[in-house]
Amino acid sequence: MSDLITRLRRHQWRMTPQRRVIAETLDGAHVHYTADEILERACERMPEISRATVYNTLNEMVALGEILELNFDGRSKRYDPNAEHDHHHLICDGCGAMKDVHTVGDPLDWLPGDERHGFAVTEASITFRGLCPECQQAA
Amino acid sequence: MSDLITRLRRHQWRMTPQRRVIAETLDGAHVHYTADEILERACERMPEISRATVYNTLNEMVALGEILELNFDGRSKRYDPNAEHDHHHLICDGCGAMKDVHTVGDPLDWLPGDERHGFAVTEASITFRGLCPECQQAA
DNA sequence: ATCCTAGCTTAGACTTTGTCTAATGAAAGA
DNA sequence: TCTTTCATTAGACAAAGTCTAAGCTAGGAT
Ligand SMILES: [Mn+2]
Ligand SMILES: [Mn+2]
Ligand SMILES: [Zn+2]
Ligand SMILES: [Zn+2]
Repeated sequence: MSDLITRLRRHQWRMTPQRRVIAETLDGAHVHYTADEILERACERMPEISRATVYNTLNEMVALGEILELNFDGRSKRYDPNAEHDHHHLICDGCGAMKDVHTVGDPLDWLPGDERHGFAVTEASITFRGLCPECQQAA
Repeated sequence: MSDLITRLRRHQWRMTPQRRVIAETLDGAHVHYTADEILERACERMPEISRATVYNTLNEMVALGEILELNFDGRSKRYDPNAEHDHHHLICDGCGAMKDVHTVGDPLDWLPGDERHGFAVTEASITFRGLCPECQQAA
C-alpha cells in the first residue's frame, strides 16, 4: 500500500533514505500532517534527519504533484498524500480531526455565470466544519 | 456607508482614533486586506499607529464577529468586513484578485450523509480559483 | 471641569513557521 | 571504482504574528 513511494519512483528522483522515511510517514488515508509532525515522526526512525531536508522534500513532492499542500488555519501548512483523487475536507472545530470527503456533483456548477466576474473558473475547494462524534459527546 | 463602525458601536467598545482609522480602512465591498496592508493604509492617516494595535484591533473585531479572518495561501491572513452576508471567494491564480461570490443553494447539501463520518456539519466555505479577465488576456 | 480608573497604545523582544546558504556527503551511471 | 551531480546538514535569516511592561487616554463619576 506504499502508493506514494511507487508514484515518486516514476519521476527521475534520487531515492535517499531521508526521502524514503518522509514518504513512508506520509502514506495512508486521511493523513494531513504538518511539516513539524512529519519531522517528529521521521526522527523516530532516523534521528539525524534535518528540518531543512523535510521542508525541501515536501516542497519537491508538491512540485511533482504527488502530494498536496493545504492551508486551513493560517498557522502551519499540512501535507496530503491523497493527490490522485479530487476531494475536499471536513474538520472538527473541537479537536481538529480532519477527514477527506467527496461532494455529490461538481462544485463549479454551484457558481452561476453572473457570479463569476468574468473569471475563467477552473477549481473549487471546500472546507466543511462541524463537530466529530467524540466532540459532540463532550459538548 | 460606514457600516462597520456603526456595527462596532453596538458593542461596548472604547472608540479610539486608532480603532476608527482601522475600521475606516476596512470598510467597503470586496475588501480583503492583510494586516500589513491595513497598517500601511492606517499609517497614511496616523503615522504613529503601532503594529501591535493593528493586530490587537483586528483580533478584537474578529472576536466580536464584525469582520472575518481568511486564510487562503498560508502566508498572511486577510480581513473581510463583509461578515454579515454569508459568501465565498473567487481568487485569480494570476494576480491574486479576490471577489466575493454567492452559490446557488446551500453547500451543506452537497455533502451526503455517508460522507459525514458522523460529524454534525455546520459550515462550508468554498474557494473558487481561476483567471480574471486581465490575466486571461495576458495568457 | 476635573479626576479616576479600566482598558488602550506603544516599542521592541520574542515565537513560530518556513527559506536560504555554503560546506559536506552520497546516489547512480560510466 | 570513479566521477558528477544532486542531496543533506547546521545554522543564519526572514516573515507573520504574539506578548510584555510602561505610559496614556476615553469616558464615567464627582
Ligand atoms: Mn485530504
Ligand atoms: Mn469576502
Ligand atoms: Zn472533534
Ligand atoms: Zn488576475
